[in-house]
Amino acid sequence: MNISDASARTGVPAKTIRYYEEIDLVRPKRSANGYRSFSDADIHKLNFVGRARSLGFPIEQCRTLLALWDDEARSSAEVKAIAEAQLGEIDARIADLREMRETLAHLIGACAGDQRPDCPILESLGGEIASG
Amino acid sequence: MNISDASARTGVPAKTIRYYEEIDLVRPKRSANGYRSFSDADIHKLNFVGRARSLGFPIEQCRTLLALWDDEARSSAEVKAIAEAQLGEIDARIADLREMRETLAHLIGACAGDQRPDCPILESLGGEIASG
DNA sequence: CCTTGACCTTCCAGCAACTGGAACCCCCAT
DNA sequence: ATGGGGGTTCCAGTTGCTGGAAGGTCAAGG
Repeated sequence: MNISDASARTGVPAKTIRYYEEIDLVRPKRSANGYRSFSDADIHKLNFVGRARSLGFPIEQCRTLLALWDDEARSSAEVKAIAEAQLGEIDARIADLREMRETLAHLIGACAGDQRPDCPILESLGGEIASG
Repeated sequence: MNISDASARTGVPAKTIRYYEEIDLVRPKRSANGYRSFSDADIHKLNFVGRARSLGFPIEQCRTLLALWDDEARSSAEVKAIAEAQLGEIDARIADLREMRETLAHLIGACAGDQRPDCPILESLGGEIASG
């Protein structure tokens, strides 16, 4: 299977597949003409990585998860620990964003949004540190 | 005021201030010895950008907001529109993360996390597309 | 006067994870 | 042979910094 078929089957863009090969996430064979040739196992790996990425796992954790997937002697505890760490990352990012969101929503609510220049948003961004 | 004082006063790292100068966000004067010399207005700008960044505004929007801040003839509607766009971005990112979080939490809940290899997390990542 | 150390300067590299584009090869149909 | 739709490589750019090397500047101490 050539790269565009692999891409179609996995939803992973061809450019991204080449990148994954470059960083040794996948190792498709080559045909006589130099084209990449994807086996079912390669497709499976690409699907795996695509899904893991969509859950926000960084590449290095995808690599680790792939290795565990291949490892018949793994313990599910190892996998779970990685997933829990990732969940923690996501929760932290959500918390950050929520704080931003709240501040921003507050400022937006205070801004008239009309033709006048007075703007609590700019005042808050440019203001001195609250000094009574 | 030299760069380390400017950094201390604004909380923006010196490296970051140099970067901001490189991309023309700030334009501190230079002393005779070549050192950057920060005026109160420069400090103010750095504070502004620091706060805008902490609300997640990308650099280009910080630039626009700074220009509006300087523009006495601005309308608060312009500022509000930018802030609302940013709020939309944040909401979209939160929505993405929440979806990830939910899927991941579900998988984690289904995983025994013991010494056995059976793992719903890996099964979900590596599995075929649900086929009955 | 010389040294030490804390500043400051510039420039170059690298991070994450791709993405776009140029320049070129391959293969099949007409 | 020619046209089009594959494929290949390599280089550059994205966002927003961050680290580090090599070297200039300055104030204090001996």
